[in-house]
Amino acid sequence: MGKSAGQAEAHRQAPGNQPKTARGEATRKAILGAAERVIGAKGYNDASIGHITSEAGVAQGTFYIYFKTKEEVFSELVLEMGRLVRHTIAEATQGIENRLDAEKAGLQAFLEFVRAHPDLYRIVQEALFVDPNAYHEYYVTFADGYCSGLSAAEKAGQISKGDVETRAWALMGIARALGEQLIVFKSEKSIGEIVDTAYDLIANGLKP
Amino acid sequence: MGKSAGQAEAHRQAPGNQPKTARGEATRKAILGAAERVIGAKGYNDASIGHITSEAGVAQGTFYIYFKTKEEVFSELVLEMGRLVRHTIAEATQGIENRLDAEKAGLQAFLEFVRAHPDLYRIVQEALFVDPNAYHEYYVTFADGYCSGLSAAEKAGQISKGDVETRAWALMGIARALGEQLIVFKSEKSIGEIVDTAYDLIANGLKP
DNA sequence: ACGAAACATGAATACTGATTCATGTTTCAT
DNA sequence: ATGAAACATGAATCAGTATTCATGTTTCGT
Repeated sequence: MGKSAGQAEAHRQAPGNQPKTARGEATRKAILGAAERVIGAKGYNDASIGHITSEAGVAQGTFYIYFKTKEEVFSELVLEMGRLVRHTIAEATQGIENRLDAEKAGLQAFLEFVRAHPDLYRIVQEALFVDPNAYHEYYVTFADGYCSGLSAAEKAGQISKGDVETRAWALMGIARALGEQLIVFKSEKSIGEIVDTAYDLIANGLKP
Repeated sequence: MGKSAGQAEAHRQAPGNQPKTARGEATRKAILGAAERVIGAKGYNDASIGHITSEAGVAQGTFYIYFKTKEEVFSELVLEMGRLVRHTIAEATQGIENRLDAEKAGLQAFLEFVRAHPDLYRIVQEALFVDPNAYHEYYVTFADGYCSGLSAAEKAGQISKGDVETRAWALMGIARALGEQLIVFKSEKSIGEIVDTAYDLIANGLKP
């Protein structure tokens, strides 16, 4: 059966419509990119379909050729952010044996990513209210990976013992808060300084 | 001049209207409480004035006697959350000399608070999109207090040296993420367990 | 007891913006 | 070349809902 029959392949969503030609592909991408910029800047509710399509340079109706609803583009953006972040961090920590070193490199890569994609960051946050499922999946997927990594490191004796799940959430919280300080609160600090301080905290704690 | 002239007292907002009788006071409180529940449950945009007033048991127009706009109730809820959280934590850490002990007690108090007020927690998160100023003020006020505390502890030699601002954001991030795990992701863990694990991380870090 | 201020009502207003649709235009396999 | 499928258009539809307002009712100081 190979690729299976008909238009089927989807276990997850029912996409509005996948484009079938190069032109369609390009238009869909244009709309997605416009949605990222407009929703990131104005927020989900103030970003109208009209804004998005005019930013994309297409007519309003064109939107509905590729997306069933406004929520659907949004969900797709959240998924994209998830894939990109995981990919970025995986790449940055590739081949690093020591977990603590990986922790540092991963944090640095994450902060660089959010600085480069502030719109995507806000979109993920807003997903808690617009598409709770997508938000859930984003963080749970992330947390699962984190837990595995910590478990392995704990077994290898690279880090001390402790409940990995709580630790994973705490460490994700650090990364998220520092990213937010950077882009929402427009901190002037360099990423290098931030990472050094945070790494020291993560590795050694506050004890004198 | 004492209380100053006329209806003035406000340096900050221009409140829709302060009630002048006990009846008014009660009605305003009813609306505020209803807004907390309804907005917390449905989110800002899906929570209509009609929902809020019917939950409060008053007519729709009554809302506008006490609040100028829908945004105004929302902002007030964010302020309330800020005051309550700071008060709760201040109380819980009252008289604790050692900063690390205070850190632990504060985290525990915070988690208990968010478990008791999940609606308020969501409202603060949503403020990033509905009332960015309120969101900003909430976190900046918090961070400032945190920085002062850490600086004093550092000077007293209770904790190691390190950039207090980055540390403050990192620690706030831990608390926030663990609170979120608790109420958004409905973790089954007990607050005690969570606090123990997190405290160990904060005090000693991950190093074996 | 009484009148003015405060409080309460809920129907009417006014506007926004997501989604649909009837009608073209472009692409591409044959 | 040609017709069917894919793509594009933008005006019209349609529903929801924040806010206003004209009209009562209650409270409270005197």
